[in-house]
Amino acid sequence: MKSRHEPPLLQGKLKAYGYRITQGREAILNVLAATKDHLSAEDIYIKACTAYPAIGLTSVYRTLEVLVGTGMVYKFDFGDGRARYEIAEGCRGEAHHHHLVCTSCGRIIDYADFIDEELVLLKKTAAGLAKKYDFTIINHLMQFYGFCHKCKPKKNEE
Amino acid sequence: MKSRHEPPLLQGKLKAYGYRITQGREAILNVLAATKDHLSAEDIYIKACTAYPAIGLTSVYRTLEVLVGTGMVYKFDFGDGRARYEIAEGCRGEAHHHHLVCTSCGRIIDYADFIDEELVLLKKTAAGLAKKYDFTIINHLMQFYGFCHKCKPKKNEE
DNA sequence: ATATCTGCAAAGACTTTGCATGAGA
DNA sequence: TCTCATGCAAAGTCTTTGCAGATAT
Repeated sequence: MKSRHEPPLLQGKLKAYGYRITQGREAILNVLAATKDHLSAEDIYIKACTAYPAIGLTSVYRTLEVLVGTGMVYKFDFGDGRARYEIAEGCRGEAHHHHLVCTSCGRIIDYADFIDEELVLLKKTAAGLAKKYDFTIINHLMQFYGFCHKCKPKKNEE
Repeated sequence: MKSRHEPPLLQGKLKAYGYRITQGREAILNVLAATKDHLSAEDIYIKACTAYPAIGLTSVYRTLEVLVGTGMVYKFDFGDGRARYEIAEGCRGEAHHHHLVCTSCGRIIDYADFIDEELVLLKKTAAGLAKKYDFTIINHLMQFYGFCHKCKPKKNEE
C-alpha cells in the first residue's frame, strides 16, 4: 500500500524546472503521492515530519508554492479557511476528478462520474473562451456544493 | 446609473428569512446591487460607509454571512487570499455567469457564453451525482484559470 | 564553491469573537 | 418592550517574510 519510492518521476520533473531536490521536498512529494486525501499545509507538514523531522512548516508552504507553480500539485479552496493540496493526476495515473463539497460538515467527495462528458464540454468551452477573450487557459475548477447524506436537512426542519 | 432604491425585493427576502432590516444591511445590499464587480468585504465596507458612515467592518462580515446563507449573495475565492462577493443573479435579473481568472494579475472576467450548454450538463451531472452519492446539491462553482491577454507569456519567455 | 534552500521567529492579512450598547418590530 | 443587531477592540488562523546558517550540485 505504501510504496515509498514512487516519485522519481516527480523529482525529475522538479529538476527539469531547475529546482534542487532536497530531503524536505522529497518528503513532501512522498506524502502527496501516497494519499488520496485533500491535505492542508499543516497536514502535510505533520506527515512529512515522520520521514524528515527537521522540516519546517515554512518549507512546506514554500515547496507547495513551487509544486503548484509547476502544475504538479493542485491547490483547492473548499471554504474552510485553509488551502488544500492534491497531487495532479498526471503524476499518479489517477483519473481526473472533480469535487462535491458538503458545506455542513466539510466532507469532500471526489467524483469521476460524468467526467468524460464534462471534460469534452470544458475543453470546448475553454477553446471558445480563449479565443473570445484572448486568454490562455491553464486549468479549471469545478465543484458542487450542498449537503452530504449525513447532513441532509430532514423533511420538517428549517 | 445609480438607481438607489432597487432592493425592496431583496429586503423582502431578508425579512422572509426572519432577519431585521437595518440601515447597515440596506447599505450593504445597495452596494452589492449597484455593482458588477467582485467586491471584497473591505471594498463593500468602504462603499457602504458613504451611505451609512456608522457601519463597521464587523457588521459587513456578519451581514455577508447572512446574505450568503440565504443564497442572495455568492461568495468566491479567486486565490488572492480574500473572499469576494457578488449578488446572486436572481436578485438582479442578470444572466448566470462563470469566471475566468488571470492568475498573474488577478483580473476576473465574467462570461456567460456557452453557459446554456454548460448549465444543461451541470444540471444533468448534478442530478446524477445527487442520486449516486445521496447528496443534496445547492450550488456549483466553475472557473477557468490562466493568463489574460495582458499577462499572456510571450513566445520566447519561460 | 556558491547559489539555492531552510528553519526559526516575527510580521502580515483576513476574519471571527466577546461584550456592552443601540436599534428594529 | 424585548430580542436581535452593531461597533469596537481583541483574539484567532492561516500564510508570508527576513535573515543567518545549512545544503545540493
